[in-house]
Amino acid sequence: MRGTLIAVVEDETSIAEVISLYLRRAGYQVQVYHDGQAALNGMERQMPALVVLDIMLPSLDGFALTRWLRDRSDTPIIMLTARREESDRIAGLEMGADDYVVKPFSPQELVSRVRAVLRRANKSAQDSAETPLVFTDLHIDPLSRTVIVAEQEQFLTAKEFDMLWWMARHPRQVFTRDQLLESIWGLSDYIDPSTVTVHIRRLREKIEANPSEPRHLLTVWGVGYKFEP
Amino acid sequence: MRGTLIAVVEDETSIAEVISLYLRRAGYQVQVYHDGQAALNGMERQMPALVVLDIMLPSLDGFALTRWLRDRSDTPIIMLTARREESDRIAGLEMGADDYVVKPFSPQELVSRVRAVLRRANKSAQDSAETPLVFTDLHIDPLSRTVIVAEQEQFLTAKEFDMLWWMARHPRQVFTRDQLLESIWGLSDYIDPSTVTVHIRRLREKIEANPSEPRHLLTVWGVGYKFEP
DNA sequence: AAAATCTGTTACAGAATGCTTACAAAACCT
DNA sequence: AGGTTTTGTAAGCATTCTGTAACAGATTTT
Repeated sequence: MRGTLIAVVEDETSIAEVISLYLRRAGYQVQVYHDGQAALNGMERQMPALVVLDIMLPSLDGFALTRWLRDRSDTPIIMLTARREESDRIAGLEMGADDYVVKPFSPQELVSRVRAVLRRANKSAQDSAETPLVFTDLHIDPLSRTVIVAEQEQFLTAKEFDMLWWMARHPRQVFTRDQLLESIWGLSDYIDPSTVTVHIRRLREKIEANPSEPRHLLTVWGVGYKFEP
Repeated sequence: MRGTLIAVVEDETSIAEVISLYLRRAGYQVQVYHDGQAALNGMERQMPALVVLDIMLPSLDGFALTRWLRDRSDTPIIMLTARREESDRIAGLEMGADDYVVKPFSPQELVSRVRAVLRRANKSAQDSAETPLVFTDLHIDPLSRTVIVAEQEQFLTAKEFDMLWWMARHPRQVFTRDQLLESIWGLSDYIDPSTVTVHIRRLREKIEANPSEPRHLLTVWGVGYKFEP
């Protein structure tokens, strides 16, 4: 994957620079953040394909950031830790990371871990292409193309299902109508964006308890729609 | 497999929670036990499809539990251990674990191991199935290539049988016409997808009580067909 | 407060898709 | 080779879906 975006969250400037240099040389795009809050703001706008994260951070520590990330995506995380601790407590906290690297480390090793984790993530993303998505009151099964809302099967049309599947697989991400047309319809010929509006309405009718106060398919005024798990 | 039950036996609450979270997100049902004795009692009542098992446990350790499990079923086991010792791994595998994960590990990785082990287990269970498929009003016997609908034998042609067999072996999964052509006809030369339509119709004529309101061979509009048991 | 956007709702017609039937080609069996 | 069954194709009909337009209701801006 050329030009894949990687976020590096590290307060020590010298370390951040070295990491950044090596990753760029390996063909990645790199975005460096020097504290947790900045990282959060930046990633809100653009989610990277992978995060390299120092546990010890000013303003918002690595664990908090991990939880925040895990809440909204499966973006892989590689943690940097100062010292190796065998205790189960640390083990538990480190969980949620996809790999971890102990300082001091060789930048070359970090690069190969990044490669490995991205490769693995890609594979499991493919796996999940046929794995059902499960939310508290909503099951979406791509193989049987069935949707279950509150224990009750709902029959969606082809476009409705494709749309829900796409949005549910990218939770919390806002899509403009044009983006949805492009990713779900493909860009063969021009289709009026208002078509999306109507489809959203039809979907709400089927999967929302109260379609006029949707809990999953939310309107983002002036922009488009997003799926909230 | 939708809603497959997985038991997690792990005394460390934080770890158990993370594992549980990830497995649920992957679409599994999860039952957590915090010690070996509780696990034993619980599984006595309901046997899970797979067990994630920490070796170090209070009240009844992982090895004992493994032995207990192996005594009464082939339920796959994935072992967790804090130690990186090779000897544990070998002991565990010999004991009857199907896979082995060392802490600290990425929960994402555990999920894909679970998938892999279940896939393997399913396959070997299915392979042994040159045995007939039996549904309430429908028997399909691959050896004699006979089909019995409501106590009455129906004579299918070769293609009809192959098609029914394939679809019945993948219940609820939606296939496009092209997928069916590829998996049943093979892709030697081009065959018109509408051929599938006609075969479906002929099959319905033979196995459905009311062919125009099929209960088994269902149309998925805009996509293809699926077999509903 | 009015104007200007943007979104929600509804109805409808054309497009897309599937069903049914009939027929011809291919394969199969004596 | 002749007859029989199976299999693939084609065409018209029936059904379902989908895009659009028009209007009503919200929300923001002026």
